[in-house]
Amino acid sequence: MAKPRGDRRQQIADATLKIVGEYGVQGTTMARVAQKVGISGPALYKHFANRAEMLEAAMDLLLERVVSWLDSSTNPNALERLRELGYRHASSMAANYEGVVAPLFEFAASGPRSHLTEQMARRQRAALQKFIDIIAEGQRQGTIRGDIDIEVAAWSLIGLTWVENFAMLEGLNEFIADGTSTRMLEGILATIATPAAAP
Amino acid sequence: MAKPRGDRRQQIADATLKIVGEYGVQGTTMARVAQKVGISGPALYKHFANRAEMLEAAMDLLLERVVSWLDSSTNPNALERLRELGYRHASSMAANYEGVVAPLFEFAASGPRSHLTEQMARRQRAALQKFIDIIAEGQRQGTIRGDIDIEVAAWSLIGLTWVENFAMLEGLNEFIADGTSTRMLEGILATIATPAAAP
Amino acid sequence: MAKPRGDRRQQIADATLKIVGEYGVQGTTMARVAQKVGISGPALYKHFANRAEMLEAAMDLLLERVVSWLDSSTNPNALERLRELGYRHASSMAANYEGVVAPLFEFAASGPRSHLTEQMARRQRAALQKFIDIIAEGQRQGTIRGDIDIEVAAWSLIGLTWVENFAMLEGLNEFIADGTSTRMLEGILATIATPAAAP
Amino acid sequence: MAKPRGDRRQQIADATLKIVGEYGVQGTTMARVAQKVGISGPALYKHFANRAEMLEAAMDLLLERVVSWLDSSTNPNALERLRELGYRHASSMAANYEGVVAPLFEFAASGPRSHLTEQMARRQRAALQKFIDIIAEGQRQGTIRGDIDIEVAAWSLIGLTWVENFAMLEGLNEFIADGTSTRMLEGILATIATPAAAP
DNA sequence: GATGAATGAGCGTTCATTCAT
DNA sequence: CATGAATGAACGCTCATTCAT
Repeated sequence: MAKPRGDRRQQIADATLKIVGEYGVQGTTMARVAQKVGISGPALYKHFANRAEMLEAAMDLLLERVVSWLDSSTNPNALERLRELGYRHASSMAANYEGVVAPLFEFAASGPRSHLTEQMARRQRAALQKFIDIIAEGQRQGTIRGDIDIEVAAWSLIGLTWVENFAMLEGLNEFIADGTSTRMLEGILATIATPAAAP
Repeated sequence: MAKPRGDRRQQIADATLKIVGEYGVQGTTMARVAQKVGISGPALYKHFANRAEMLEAAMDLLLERVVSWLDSSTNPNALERLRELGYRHASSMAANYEGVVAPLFEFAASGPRSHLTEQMARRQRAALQKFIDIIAEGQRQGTIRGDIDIEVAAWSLIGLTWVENFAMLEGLNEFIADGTSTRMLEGILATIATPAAAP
Repeated sequence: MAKPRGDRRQQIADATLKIVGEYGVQGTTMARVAQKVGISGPALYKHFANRAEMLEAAMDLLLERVVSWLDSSTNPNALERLRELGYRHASSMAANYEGVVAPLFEFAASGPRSHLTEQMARRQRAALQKFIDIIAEGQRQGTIRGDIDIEVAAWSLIGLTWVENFAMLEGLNEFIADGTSTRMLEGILATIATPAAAP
Repeated sequence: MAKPRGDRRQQIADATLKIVGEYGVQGTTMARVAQKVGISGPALYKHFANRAEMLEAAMDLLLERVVSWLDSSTNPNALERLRELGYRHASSMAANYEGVVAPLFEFAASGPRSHLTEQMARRQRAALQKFIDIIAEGQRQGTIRGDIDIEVAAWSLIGLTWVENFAMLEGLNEFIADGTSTRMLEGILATIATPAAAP
């Protein structure tokens, strides 16, 4: 009946993440997580010292997933890499709704009262830097124009993923379903691409 | 000493909104609201049937404020109206953080478990439509190009306000402070404006 | 169903005191007190901010009772006053077991981990001083010898009450029942009384 | 690495006793004892069937120590033996605070809800009898007067040790430090000694 | 002997809500 | 309109104890 230590921790962190997505950070009670895992409430304390540590583990898992998305494209062409990231985000959102999109927002909205926001901000900045690096790489490769406002471009792209998340969260599914978000992505890419890189 | 009925309701709704921004929807307890208003606990039930209705009133107040922002510009030139809206959003965010930005996000993130999300979505769609209407008006006026993807344009503009909100919420203040968001707004407007409309 | 404020507080403090005597400070749970009072657990929080304050009120009540015992004799003859106090203590112990003797010990034994011990010590010192004062008064009246060790006398008398309490607590009832404690009191008084004061 | 059985039991009992002195009987949790011993929780059940038996073993150890104090003087002169016991108690209290004085009180105050009180009472009666025997021996030796109230004398002496304990527990250290308790002991001994036994 | 995982009971406390005044 | 008293549900967490390894 007892699971090996590492497994349980991971399993609990995953369950926690889903509960956060479903009920918010404040609604993530020990009882709810325990029930999802299939163990009794106090059993959680064998794996985490307290609720805060459990939430932290859940967020680590979440950010790990975000990072793995950022690293998911290995296309040597930087411009294409941006495109792939954009498409991958849009297409994977539905599948990752429970485990990534929803909890991501809940953590972001959990407010400055929890220390979680700070860590979120740190990671967001890292993601932004990643986009900036890719754009710079594209400029060196000659597929991205050298005269663009790099920061505006990076914020446009990362902002797009936020807006996709936000739209989905609010049930404004037409944004993705109608292809609007895709056309928006292509619009941004068209603005920054060199004429040579255009299809 | 007793306030006229309408006033009290409004006062409670306002207090509720601030508490929502500060503590989240779930953290908005009757006790906290009551204390902020200066009355005592159960007295709230003289004005609202229950917590849900109180939250609803708070959200109505919030959306009313959003709408008043949408209607804040009366510039006859549609393109300029869009620009004004954008600038006004960026500049008023700091002042309206407690009363608009923060609670807006908290409501959005309050999840499908409350019925609040649906209403939020309805209003967001209305806002979107408003932008679409303004753009169409601009096209008739000849300041906005006729060949653009109207929906992409509207989503870009409304998405920008979301990203501004989100950035501020997460403490990524550089997005607004460094002028990145402003340049992004001008970039979007430049894309949709006719050559004639350019300065 | 709801009682006036002051009454309830007193009633709860009294119940708390009895529970302390019966189950110890640590065993004094909110649930037990609530059940004794006949209300539900959380209702206690309408009268006390938390468990600590409730215990403090109980101790105040206890010390008030001890003080009222110390002031119970008004005999102008100091020596007789000491005798009366001694007799009154022995005879009232059984009746006051639940409400005074038992909780007194539990508070004393509650250890330095609670702040209660300090307050107990302060009161004990006050009680000791009271005895010293009475003895000095007796010396002025000529009923108590001037050459005695006042502090030893005071500690002997107050110690006797402690020993009576302790004996009762441990079920060594013969100490009081057989008259041993009374003979011990008379022995102490005989040692300090002047020949003139002897019967 | 594994200790011989008896040792571990003794080691656990000793740890338990100290924890009792520090946190009270109710505060003596399996986890605390286990941590002090350096083993882990459930391992205690290899040595004791349950918490109650563990506490009983701790109390046995305590009473053993008390008895060894009672037998610590071998002076053939009974009066001197009483004096030595008294002095030894006062002087050893500080050193034995953790291991004897504090737990003794905690056990005594643990109330009739545990069966510990009864056993305590039995032992106290035995201690009392020991004092009575010594006094009787002194009477035969001619150092203690034959006309005294033996029980009052025995209770006075044993009561003094209780008061010393109590005073120390409550932080009324002046009782011992100022020599009051010593003078009180000498006073009692002076009352029961024959003129021939006086120095 | 000893451990890690697990459990049911219980604890102090908070919260939305009701009701008599 | 407003309050103080009260309640049932729930929450985060601790504890004695069991059990498979």
